[in-house]
Amino acid sequence: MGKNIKQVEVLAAKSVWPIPKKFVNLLTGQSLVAIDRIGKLLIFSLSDKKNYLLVHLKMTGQLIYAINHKLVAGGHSLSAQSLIGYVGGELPNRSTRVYLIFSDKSHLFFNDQRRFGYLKIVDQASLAVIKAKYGIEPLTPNFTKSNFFLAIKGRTKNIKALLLDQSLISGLGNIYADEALFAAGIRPARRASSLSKAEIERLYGVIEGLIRRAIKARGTTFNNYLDAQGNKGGFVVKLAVYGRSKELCLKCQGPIKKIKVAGRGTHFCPNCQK
DNA sequence: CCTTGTGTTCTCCG
DNA sequence: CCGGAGAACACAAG
Repeated sequence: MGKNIKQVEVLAAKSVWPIPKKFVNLLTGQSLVAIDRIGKLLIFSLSDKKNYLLVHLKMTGQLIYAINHKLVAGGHSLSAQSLIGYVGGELPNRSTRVYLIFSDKSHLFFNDQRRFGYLKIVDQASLAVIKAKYGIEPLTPNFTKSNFFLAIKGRTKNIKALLLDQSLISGLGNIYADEALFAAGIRPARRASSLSKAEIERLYGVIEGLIRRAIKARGTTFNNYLDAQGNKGGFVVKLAVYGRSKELCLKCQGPIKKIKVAGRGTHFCPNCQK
């Protein structure tokens, strides 16, 4: 934080907004003064006190901070997860889409194998519009039981789609939606409007603990992901249903099923989840 | 063919 | 015809 951005290299035009020439002009000479987050969106405040650098990692995005091209920090430990991991080697590499060079010669690389993620520069007004689209978020003061009920009330879509809808509840992705529904004993395809008061309370009750444990375990990862301390993500070993199709349920020993709900791979226990 | 998060587009309903 | 909800599609690449 606070280091002057001497140079900005855009290797993939479509990974940035606005167009690379403007993007580079807006960023060069500035510094990143603070980092914030809403849902799965990272928000860096810029030193001009006017603009913000938004970073969305989507599925495979990573921010890698390097000094002398020696990796000192990698990936992210927020609610999203990385399907690829940084395993060392040359930077920039074939997955590098953008990188910043700071005045002290350190580098910040944005790597993104599948190019879904992006870096975007917006002003305060645009940021406010974007922030307004996010619903209540676990671990924040707004995530109260009554707000949770309000978010579900009157919704006819299935409960899994609702959990994934960032405008209602922000921060949950496909893995944690499945895990939360398992922990609460609710079938993913159930219409939200069919949930009893007790079921909604159970669901509310499990979400914060789930997110807390995930953060504590440094996120969910599948490969050789390294965090800022060089540790691997660990939550993957504690997943109860996600990725465990045909394996045995940890509660009842029955087989975990995999179906498609809301267009996404969905894992659940037909016996434990009603 | 599958995988994901989210923006866009389409369709339905009142 | 309008607005909202929700579903479907698009995107990228391994």
